[in-house]
Amino acid sequence: MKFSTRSTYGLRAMINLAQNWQKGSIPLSAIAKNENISLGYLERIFAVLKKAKLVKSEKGASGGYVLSSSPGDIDVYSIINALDGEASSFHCMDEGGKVYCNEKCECSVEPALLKISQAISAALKNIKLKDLI
Amino acid sequence: MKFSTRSTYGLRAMINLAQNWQKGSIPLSAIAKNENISLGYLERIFAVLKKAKLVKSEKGASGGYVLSSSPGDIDVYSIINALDGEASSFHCMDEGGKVYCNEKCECSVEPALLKISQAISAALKNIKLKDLI
DNA sequence: AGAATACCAACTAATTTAGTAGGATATATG
DNA sequence: CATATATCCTACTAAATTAGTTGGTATTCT
Ligand code: FES
Ligand code: FES
Repeated sequence: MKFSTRSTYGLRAMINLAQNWQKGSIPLSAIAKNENISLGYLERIFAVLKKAKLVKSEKGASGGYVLSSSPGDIDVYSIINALDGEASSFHCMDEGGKVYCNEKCECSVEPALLKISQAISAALKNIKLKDLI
Repeated sequence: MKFSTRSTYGLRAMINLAQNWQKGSIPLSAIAKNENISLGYLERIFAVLKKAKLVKSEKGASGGYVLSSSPGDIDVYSIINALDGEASSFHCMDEGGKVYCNEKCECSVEPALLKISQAISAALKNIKLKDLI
């Protein structure tokens, strides 16, 4: 179970923003250069992060992105959850009459998968950007 | 970050084996039917689980698979790690001279990613099959 | 002998991922 | 105002991965 590069890029960029928090807006071009990430790809990643209200943007020259709240208030779970869908969820089957894993799951392992999912979520929610600087 | 169906199938099958632990070898055909998983696919999954020494097999009629140790001694981390590669690792870049994420990583976020990775691993290692029955 | 089982390799279709290309819109600054 | 620097937006593409199938071989119980 690897994190996608999308998540990884997003995380790295967010850590970068956290490090420069007091400097105000940082343009993506700077982050792309710092982290050696394709600018175009990073733009799309930040569109998602913005939609999830994890960053705010300012357009125009000397614009850029800032964290929407302090590095102590943003956790890793939110970032990964935004970029890679529900963090640590299972993709079970939903076919042939029986519905798996969703609302109506009747199979015997659903509580188990839920337990695992929650353990990971809890671990990620416990790590704030501040802890990663 | 979703688990692949491979991991999910593997987990479900392992939980199934744990539930029937005292019954001895269980053929894959039974698990495939129980869990509504394609037999051919499950076979390949079990090839991996066996290689990782999480299950033992017996060939021939009335053969099948058994857990290689008690449900209290097998953790979720081992299963996911076997099936989906290093659990919770990051896929960073390794290009243009700089090596990322591997031995020689010099970027500033490596400790951060490591911390996240370890938090997830620890959470998964803490859950045993026994806890999921 | 025959049935049931693990074991093995190659192939395929569908999906996802990572990345590119080519713009449009907004704003600070000279 | 002109220009450079930004965000923002959509569509396309190549590569990789995933999920699953097919068609077998080898082993062992009954
Ligand atoms: S199969 Fe996923 S919870 Fe039942
Ligand atoms: S980029 Fe992954 S650890 Fe440096």
